[in-house]
Amino acid sequence: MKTRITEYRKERKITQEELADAVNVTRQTIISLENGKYKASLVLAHKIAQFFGVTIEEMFLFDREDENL
Amino acid sequence: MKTRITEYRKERKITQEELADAVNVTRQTIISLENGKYKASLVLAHKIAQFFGVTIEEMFLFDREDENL
DNA sequence: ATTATTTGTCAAGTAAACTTTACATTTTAG
DNA sequence: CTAAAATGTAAAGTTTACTTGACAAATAAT
Repeated sequence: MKTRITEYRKERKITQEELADAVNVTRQTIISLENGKYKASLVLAHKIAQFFGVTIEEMFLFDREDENL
Repeated sequence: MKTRITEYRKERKITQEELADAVNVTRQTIISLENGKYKASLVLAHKIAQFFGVTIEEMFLFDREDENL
């Protein structure tokens, strides 16, 4: 699964810290999501998508590897 | 957060076990999701939505309480 | 009414999301 | 060039999604 978080974030010139604050998680969480260390929870995914005004499916790109959990 | 899993599942006359098999989790997981014991992961949410041919946002209804994680 | 199917509960365990703190590296600005 | 801001790394801890197994209750079918 890939995400467009970094892409959308830079487009809007928002720092990781600002995004973290906006969706109420730590900066570490954003870093880890952007660097593929782990996957967002459903609610966090929703909050990030909402923040950028897109759908979850538009922000998070699922692929064949996502057959597993 | 509410889900329409039960609703869509009954509409299609699919058992919890069949859905569980289809999205590759245990029956317990489906029961717990339907009964609000916990929230699906992003990938599971995607697989369930895909299975029913709808978007995540259509299957999982976020509300104000989802400000927290 | 009795059996089979479906749904639910309980509890203990594993895995992964998220936090916290502290520090190191990279990028941007003056 | 140098300082500040932004990004990254590491590690230990908490919480929660998900599993497994065994058994109980409700619904449907014969």
